[in-house]
Amino acid sequence: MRYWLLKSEPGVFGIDDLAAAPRKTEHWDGVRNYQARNFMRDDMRKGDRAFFYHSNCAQPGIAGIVEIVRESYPDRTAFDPESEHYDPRSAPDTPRWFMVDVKLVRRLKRVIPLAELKAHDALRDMPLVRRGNRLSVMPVTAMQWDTICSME
DNA sequence: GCCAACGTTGGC
DNA sequence: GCCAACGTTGGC
Repeated sequence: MRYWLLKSEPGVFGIDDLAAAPRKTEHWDGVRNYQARNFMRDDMRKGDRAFFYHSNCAQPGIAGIVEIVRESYPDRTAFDPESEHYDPRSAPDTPRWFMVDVKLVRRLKRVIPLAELKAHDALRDMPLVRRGNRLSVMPVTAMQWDTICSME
């Protein structure tokens, strides 16, 4: 099993939204970055776990843990001209963008703030805490995972 | 709201 | 294939 971190803006889709979804499960759509897509499409497996990270908000940080419950399949929002994630270069027979389904495992007891993650020596190699990083789907090592869980 | 950092686009 | 211009991300 691998570990991941998924970023989302809580104003768009936050952990409260996932908690309120049927079976606490939702598709993770809208990824439009190739590196992030490749991680999701090629390396994510059912049963993997991921941190749910809140970005671009008042309290950026890790809010919860989710499980990958469906492996990658075409992101249908790319086919929909009405969607803000529409991409005319992606077609159903030659999909360019993919999504997975995630299920909420649990919220953390508190949102672990980005500032604390940045301050922790064991986490300095995480893309998340590196300057200018914009990757929205990234792998997390077992050691980083355990470190973060211990900060809860 | 600002702006640095980054990825993508498109002319050449 | 280069690289300047542009749009987006996301912390602060």
